[in-house]
Amino acid sequence: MVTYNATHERGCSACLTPLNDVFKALADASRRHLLDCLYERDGQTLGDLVAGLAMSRFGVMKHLRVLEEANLVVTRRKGREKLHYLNPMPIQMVYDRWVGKYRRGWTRRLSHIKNMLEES
Amino acid sequence: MVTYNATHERGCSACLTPLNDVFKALADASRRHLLDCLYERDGQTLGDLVAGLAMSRFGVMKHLRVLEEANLVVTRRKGREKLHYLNPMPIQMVYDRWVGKYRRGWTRRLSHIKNMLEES
DNA sequence: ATTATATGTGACCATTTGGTAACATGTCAA
DNA sequence: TTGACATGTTACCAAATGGTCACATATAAT
Repeated sequence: MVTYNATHERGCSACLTPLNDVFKALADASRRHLLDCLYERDGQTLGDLVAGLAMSRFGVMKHLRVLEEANLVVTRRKGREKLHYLNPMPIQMVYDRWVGKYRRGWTRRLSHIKNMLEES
Repeated sequence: MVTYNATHERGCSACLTPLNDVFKALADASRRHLLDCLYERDGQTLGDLVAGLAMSRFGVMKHLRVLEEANLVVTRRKGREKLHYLNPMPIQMVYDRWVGKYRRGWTRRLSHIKNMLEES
């Protein structure tokens, strides 16, 4: 059942990825770790990434595919190797369309909660 | 299999929620919509929230439980009602420990990708 | 040409997720 | 105290997720 149409959370005009896909991609710790690896050193191959992750090669491949589909990773073939690069734009989108909004009301909402708790 | 120990992404000292739980909670569009509802009007009851969401009452309850466990929502009993309040702290944590890091390198990384693409 | 190495695919499995329906409990109000 | 209403629980189901293994294909190097 479609409980809520996420399309009003539009995709970023530049990266064209639905916000929902980005959130889902970021929901897994292994995938976040892969992004961290690329943050440390961009342009790693599949093999490079497998070496640091205690997971089967194919497991890593599937995670990388999810990241690619969310546009968080872009790739470039170089001979028989495939180089992976971090694309920070979807993360910027997550901030613009979501995190930032909640950060703005931050202190006001915190005191709101504080008052509410004291009241009870 | 534990492919990657997410504990080094420590929970926020103030809200005590593991970052991973927060990401997972945010990964579902219905849950983000619930947070949006509370952002619009804080302190809604379960019934209030069900009314605006085209999902069964119990479906909403389960989503709220996930949000509570991630500390994104805090509650307060008032007689037979349960009031739900948005807690922005875990979102702040997501920013501090994750999104902010990637935002900082933003422009540099973008040009990196641009160069990389032109090169091929 | 052959071999080694890197990425890609198909089939499969266990667990989690997102949802429903039916029933149980708790509390306010007449 | 009884009825109405709000939240909570138990049991169940389908589909998606996260992972494995074995095999296939493509490229580089000797």
